[in-house]
Amino acid sequence: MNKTEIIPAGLPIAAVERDTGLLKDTLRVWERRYGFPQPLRDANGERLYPPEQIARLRQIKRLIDQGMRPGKIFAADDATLGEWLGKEESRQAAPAQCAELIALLQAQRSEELRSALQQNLLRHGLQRFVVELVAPLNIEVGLAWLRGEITVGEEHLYTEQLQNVLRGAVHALRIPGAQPRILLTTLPDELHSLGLLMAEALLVPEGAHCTSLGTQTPLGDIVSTATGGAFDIVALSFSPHYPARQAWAHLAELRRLLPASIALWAGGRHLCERAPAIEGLRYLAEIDEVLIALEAWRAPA
Amino acid sequence: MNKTEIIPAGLPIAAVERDTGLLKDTLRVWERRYGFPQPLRDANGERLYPPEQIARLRQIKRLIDQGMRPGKIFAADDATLGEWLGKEESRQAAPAQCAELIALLQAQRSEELRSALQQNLLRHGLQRFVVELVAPLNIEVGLAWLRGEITVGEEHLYTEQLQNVLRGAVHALRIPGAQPRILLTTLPDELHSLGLLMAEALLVPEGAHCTSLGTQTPLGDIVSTATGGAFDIVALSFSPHYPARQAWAHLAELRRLLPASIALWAGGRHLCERAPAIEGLRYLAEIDEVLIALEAWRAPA
DNA sequence: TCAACGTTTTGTCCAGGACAAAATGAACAA
DNA sequence: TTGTTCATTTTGTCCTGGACAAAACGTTGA
Repeated sequence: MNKTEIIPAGLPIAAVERDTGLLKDTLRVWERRYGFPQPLRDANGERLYPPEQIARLRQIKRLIDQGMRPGKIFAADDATLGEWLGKEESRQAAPAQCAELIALLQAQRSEELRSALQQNLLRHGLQRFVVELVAPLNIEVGLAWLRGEITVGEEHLYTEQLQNVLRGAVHALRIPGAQPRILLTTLPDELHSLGLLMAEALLVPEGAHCTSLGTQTPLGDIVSTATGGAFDIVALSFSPHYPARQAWAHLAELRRLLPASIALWAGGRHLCERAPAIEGLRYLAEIDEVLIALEAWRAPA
Repeated sequence: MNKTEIIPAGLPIAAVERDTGLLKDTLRVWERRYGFPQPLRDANGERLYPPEQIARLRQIKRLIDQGMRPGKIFAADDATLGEWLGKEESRQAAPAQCAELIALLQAQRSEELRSALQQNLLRHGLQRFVVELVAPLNIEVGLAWLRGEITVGEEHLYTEQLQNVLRGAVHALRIPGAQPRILLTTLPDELHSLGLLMAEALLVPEGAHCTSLGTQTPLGDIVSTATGGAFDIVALSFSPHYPARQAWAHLAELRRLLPASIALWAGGRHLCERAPAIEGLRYLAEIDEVLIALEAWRAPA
């Protein structure tokens, strides 16, 4: 007597919130204002979102995270929307490894995923591992989510395993008393710690001393730790989700509060376009630019 | 020109949702029905929850997770409520180490936390580490959250670091071809993976072969993997949050689907009280009972 | 190029109603 | 006692449609 497997016409609103990261309130107000999404209704009048609409919501979410506004997105037709999204995909070909790793992720084989990452790390060394595998893999994982090939939970599993591997490697390479002294963290409302860890993984092998404050450090704490701890550089990481304008404002404030002797770096591709130039603030679009920045910092000294 | 630091009369509803894990809808309907919480209002008529009310909400959440119902909780006075909560606290004295580790957590010193855990692991060995430090520490971390001493984010940081350490240790100890073969996982809607990892950490040193499917495995997949992979035991983990009745129902179903030759274990203290006895299903109240269960499994063979 | 200012867009909050799923308790049978 | 069935209560989540502040935009003027 098997439970009859009901093929659902769609997912309820709570599931869509989990899948897309869009709040229920937002989903409802979009429906009211823009006429999309337009979910089916179950017998009780509750929304049921068909898979196609959820897929499109993921695309819209992605564009909004890139700074585009709903008004424009909803006004655009399918072709235009595809074009906007297409840019990212064609940036560069993903390494062959990526597909295998994502397959492991889809199968929830976390242990094998970890081993595979670890192996690649040992084969190529920490820095090449980060630049040549992890950076493109991050993009591929994001795209896989966009296509609905992996869930949010699996994405989370990925960052977790990757952090394990990176932390272990960074820890083993750490040298006490190295120079320069770099303070890594993120601002409040920014939870993404992966960027920090990747930067650390590139910097520590170059003989830099890195201290990570973790995520969500208030401005005041950054300033007091940086000055009190005799740091040479403060490096902040911003995920694509972080509103660029807010980032710029906070960075200007932070630059004002820090003594001029301490350098300030800001990582995050989306910050670099149309960014206001600030004296004594260096933007890093790609992860490997931290190495260039480090070299530049060392040159005059 | 410092930004004037406004001392807030309370937190907005979205912040309370993050802090307590109670949905905005739930907070509002409780206010309507039970008259609690009764937040202040800002100039715009929006709710502002004072810290005392948030503290009480945390307590209420804790009791609900333990299976108590809102009706009873809201009817009780302060003394009764404190009594209900007190039971847990007095269960046993926490190891001295705990306080230091929680202090590291509060300071967001994730790297030091990891090192401290790693050291303790090396000093006492994996099994004692899990039973004597991790298990009580988990409880202490939960209580610290209850007291508002650590945030949800910090709690998350804790599990992350702990998982790093445990995974590394388990990985190093793994022996191919060991017996018995144990399949570890959780049911859908259950995200807590820490219990699985702790069980694995106790079982692997005993020469068991453990495979973890991660969290949220559908019943059918558990059955097919267990039978197809020639497993001897299926072990499921349930966090306190998981509704006990649902767990029992699913376990009965799973027991029905699995061949009798495969043992079934269910870990989670709250499942054990008033649990329906099911032939061929073993409940594990405390983490260290997996060792007893393993011994018992081996005895007749 | 930049600053200032009015307008539009947009996410989140609110009230109060509704209902299904879960839990309880009562009645009854083994 | 133990277990089963069924009506009743409890409880979380969803609904509609309105409102508003903060953010983004675009225009003007230096």
